[in-house]
Amino acid sequence: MSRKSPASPAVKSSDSYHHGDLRSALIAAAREALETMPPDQVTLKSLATRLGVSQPAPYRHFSNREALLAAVAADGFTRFRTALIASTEDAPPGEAFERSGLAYLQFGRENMGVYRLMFASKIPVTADDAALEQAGTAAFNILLDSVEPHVPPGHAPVIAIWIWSTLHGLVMLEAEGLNSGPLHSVNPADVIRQMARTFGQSRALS
Amino acid sequence: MSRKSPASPAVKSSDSYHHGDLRSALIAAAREALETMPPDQVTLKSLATRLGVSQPAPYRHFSNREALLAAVAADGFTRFRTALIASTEDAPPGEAFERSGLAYLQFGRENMGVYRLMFASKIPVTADDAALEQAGTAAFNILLDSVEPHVPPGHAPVIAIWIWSTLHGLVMLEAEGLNSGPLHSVNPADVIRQMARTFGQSRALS
DNA sequence: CTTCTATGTGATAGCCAATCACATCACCCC
DNA sequence: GGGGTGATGTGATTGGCTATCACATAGAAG
Repeated sequence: MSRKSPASPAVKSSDSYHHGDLRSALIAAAREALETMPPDQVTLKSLATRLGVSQPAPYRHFSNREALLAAVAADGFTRFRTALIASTEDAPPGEAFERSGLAYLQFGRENMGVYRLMFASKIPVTADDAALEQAGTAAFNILLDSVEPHVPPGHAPVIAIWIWSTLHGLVMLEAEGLNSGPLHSVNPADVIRQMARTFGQSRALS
Repeated sequence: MSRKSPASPAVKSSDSYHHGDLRSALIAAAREALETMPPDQVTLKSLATRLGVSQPAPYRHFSNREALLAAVAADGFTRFRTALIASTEDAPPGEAFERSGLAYLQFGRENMGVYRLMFASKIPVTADDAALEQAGTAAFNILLDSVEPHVPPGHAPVIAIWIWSTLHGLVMLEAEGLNSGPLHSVNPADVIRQMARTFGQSRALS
């Protein structure tokens, strides 16, 4: 058991002295780890050990711990955007809004560790991952475009931020376990459906 | 300068070998530090040094770092609840909702470090700070009571969660600097006012 | 075959959390 | 008001993690 057997659970692609693709493996392992343990326990050392390499190895691919997490977040934004786009792909126009909202919620539920990293951890956006912020903006624009036709002219930005805040708040509150408190009887998806219904009635938006 | 002079900026209440009230001083110092630096830089060591005591001293009052942060969060919930109550104290009934919403936003802005700690850090609620969760629930109930009269029977929980999510989302998104992105042209307070207007028209809530 | 470069390793320094035995003081009781 | 007793603070130490060395290895290029 002390040897890395072929049955090892780690994401190791080969047994050679040089790990096949350590960079991708680190991102994948970090993403996985973030879903199952508190973020401060996702250490470079533990990831390295888990992948069967030595502690300094990750530093060949990321200048520090934060850089790895930024890469995980950037990857998350890409997958997030993809999920949102896919959710409205073959939807009837009237349902696109609700579907993208539910897709948002689902992504948050299934990727909480990464989601928190993306939005709630204040990663300093360094030069080369301006792509990160760009991806976030792009994801937002999908929602914005889907509401613009339904609201009075000029109201779109405020309503869009309202929606964005609602979705973000729902995901975060659910993730932080407040559903064990006052939320416990409410299904977040019902909130999204209520919101879709409300914004479906244009006169609701004075 | 190597001696702790009377002009020391720290929150030290006396020069005696025993610090007057280290427990409170630690909470206050931590709260202050959380507003000006990333949470992982708020170390017990740095707080101890700042207060002019040695590293192990804090452990006389908190079993570990997490316990101190939990105390800061609990204190935050108390102040939060107070702020929300005060905001509606002498408000015309029709404006209570909007005022408490704006008070929520203001508290978030002025106490971001602590706010994040309260809601976005998954502090394990240990036995003796069930008070923490209770305080959170109490704060929520204030908002819930303020909407119940305005919505159709049975809709209150979903609407309340919607509102709570909106406020939480607004505070978090603003804090994470997304206002440099798509939010930049929108004042979060306008979102709250829009929300108040929308919920003021009961028929908006099918 | 030799060299060049990317990638991984062992050793090490520094920071922080946490625990130990020990020191110091505040309070209380006689 | 002197001596005990418990709460609070200290110095020394251990262990884990980040990060940086110089060095080793192997795959590719000449």
